[in-house]
Amino acid sequence: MAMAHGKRVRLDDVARLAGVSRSTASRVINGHPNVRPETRHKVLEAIRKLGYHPNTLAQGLSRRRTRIIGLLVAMPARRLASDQFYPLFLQGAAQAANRRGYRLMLGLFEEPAEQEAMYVDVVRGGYLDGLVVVSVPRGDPLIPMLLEEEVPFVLVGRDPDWDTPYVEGDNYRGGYMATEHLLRLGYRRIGTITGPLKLWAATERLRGYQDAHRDAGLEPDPGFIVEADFTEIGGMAAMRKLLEAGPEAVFVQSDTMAAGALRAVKAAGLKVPDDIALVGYDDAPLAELLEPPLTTVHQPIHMMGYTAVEMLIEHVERPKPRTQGVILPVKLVVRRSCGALPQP
Amino acid sequence: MAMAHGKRVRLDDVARLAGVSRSTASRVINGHPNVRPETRHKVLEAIRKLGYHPNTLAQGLSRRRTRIIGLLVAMPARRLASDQFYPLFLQGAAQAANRRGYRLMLGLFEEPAEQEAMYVDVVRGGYLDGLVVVSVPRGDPLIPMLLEEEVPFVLVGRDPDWDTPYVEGDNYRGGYMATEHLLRLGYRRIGTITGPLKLWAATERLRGYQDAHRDAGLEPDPGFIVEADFTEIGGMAAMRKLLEAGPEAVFVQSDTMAAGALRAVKAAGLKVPDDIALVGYDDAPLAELLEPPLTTVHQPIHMMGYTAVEMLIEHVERPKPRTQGVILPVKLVVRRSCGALPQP
DNA sequence: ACGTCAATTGGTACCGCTTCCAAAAGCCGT
DNA sequence: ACGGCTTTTGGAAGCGGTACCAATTGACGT
Repeated sequence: MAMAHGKRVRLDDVARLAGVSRSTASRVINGHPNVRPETRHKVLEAIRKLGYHPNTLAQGLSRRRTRIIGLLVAMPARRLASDQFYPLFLQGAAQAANRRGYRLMLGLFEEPAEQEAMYVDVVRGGYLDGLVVVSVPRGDPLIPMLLEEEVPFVLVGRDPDWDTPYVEGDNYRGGYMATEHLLRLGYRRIGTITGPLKLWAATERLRGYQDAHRDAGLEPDPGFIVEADFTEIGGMAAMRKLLEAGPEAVFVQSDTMAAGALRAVKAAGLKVPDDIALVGYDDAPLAELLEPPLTTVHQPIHMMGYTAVEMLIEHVERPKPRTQGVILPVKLVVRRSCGALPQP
Repeated sequence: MAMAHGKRVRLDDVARLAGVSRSTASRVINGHPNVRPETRHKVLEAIRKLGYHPNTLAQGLSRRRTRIIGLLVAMPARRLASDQFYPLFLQGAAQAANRRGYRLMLGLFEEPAEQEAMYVDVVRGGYLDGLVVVSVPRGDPLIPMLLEEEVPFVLVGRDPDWDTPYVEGDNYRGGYMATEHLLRLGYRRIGTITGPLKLWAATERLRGYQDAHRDAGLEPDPGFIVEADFTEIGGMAAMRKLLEAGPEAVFVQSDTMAAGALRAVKAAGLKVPDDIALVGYDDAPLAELLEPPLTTVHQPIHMMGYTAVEMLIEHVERPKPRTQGVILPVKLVVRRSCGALPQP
């Protein structure tokens, strides 16, 4: 670390060189208004000469603000690995943080114990200004804890049991649109593979699926609904199960699961979309690469990351912005897997 | 933040309640040996009662160690988005950090200016114990800066111009194996699509490709070598160009580019592997999902992340461990795109 | 009981910066 | 030139810990 060599320059050094007190030097650094231009200039000059950079830790300690926000992600390893949600989300989050001069502390956890450790160390230990929490399952004790501690935080993916700031894609609409699209194409026996139903997003997409049926005058058949876990393997297993019910089309709640489902369909010697039409969710980069390319519901993942961080920063900086929730629009991207487009 | 409410409990509170001095309380917390068991117990009890957690910033300030390490990633947006390297790498890195009680600070940058800002704020500002730097191009000024500042760091992907600790997959072997495999299958006109040649990894894989040719008594044809950028789009463009040379097989330096290449081949009305065989690199989750599934060189990405962090921590904690570099083994995963396996 | 030495414990000076408060300086009008 | 105000500046008390050093306590040998 820079700390390693003793020659670190401190604020005192700057003050001395500029011939002012430390207080004044500090004022200049923090853009305090009441400093004579001439003085300010002297200090700035000293800073430049010395190559001074404030010690963030010390600043944080006395300001009680660090400009670091935590990104808390509890996610099973296998899911994180294959899901393409992540890179995009992180990129958006990082972009927002960079723009506003914040840093991102990453907390990726597989085991709750580890998460607990970070929670304690970081939240109670006080070096985060706030937290962005990704995909907490319903009923997770984290949320009441955060509320209790009055830690500013934003959820990515709402928890309907708590009234907190959140960002999410319009899951209900997404589920509805995907299903409606299949119905319009004339399919009637439409199955669905959902994510873990303890995630609100999954239940909302499912609700959209069901309502689309009802609005078309059909009653959704529970036998066509299979719960999986947002992984490729899970999608494959779910599709195998679903095949027994003989669907004409399947709405899969993530592209990753759809990839698995697609493999299961092929393994069964069937063709997509001829024998079974498929619609995915996310519009991950992968979707376009599958054979056939996957019709899917596009989520603005990058923007979700950006927005979450942006919202959090607002919450941290303003007293009470009360921008409770943001629901970002999704859209259907039609490719070949649903059978709407001519096959080559 | 927990800081938000005034009721934060400090070390003094603990000391008072336990009826000892702050020094003693501190000793207990840091597991210092010379504390009478009885005293230790009183302090522990007080800590528990008060729900005390040390303030990380304050600790960091006086210890001059934070147990935070930075993960610096400079990567064009389009590449980050589609590349599956990331989630896996992060996961490995996070796992290592969690296990050793370190935190990860994420620095994702698209623009050098932003990177510079983080560099300054974080490295000179002194709240990182060290840095893991991912995929710096050759000649990047970052490395000499880090060396100059004596910041402990580990490179993911070596820079041959500097003698620094690094972790990487065995790129030369990977390139060699992939090419050798194609040669063994009888292909002679073998093209290759490389990553940016300012990345050492790309030049090494290329060298492997060339040496495999030479060892087979063939002279590699420069007309069969096309440089791309590790993105899908780039791979597609490169393949279009390569098609003009009429290769029988192509070794592509990343699965993501291979996906693009595959699309280009299909768009040209050709079949993989019948008309053109393909071998990728990385063994990303995506590889298995392509049609046909991609033969590829498997890199232990998760372990690269894990190892990089582990090495860095060693460097930070031990005086001079001098574990310079680690090269992790790669292996060839044969699937259908190379034509070695029976097509279904 | 007393000296000696090791094990414990307390006191206090930092770590490097912010910020409140009071002192000093500058500006005006008369 | 002087009183009254507003700016600018400096001083010093934190922020919450760590760690060095000295003081206190306890154990043990004689």
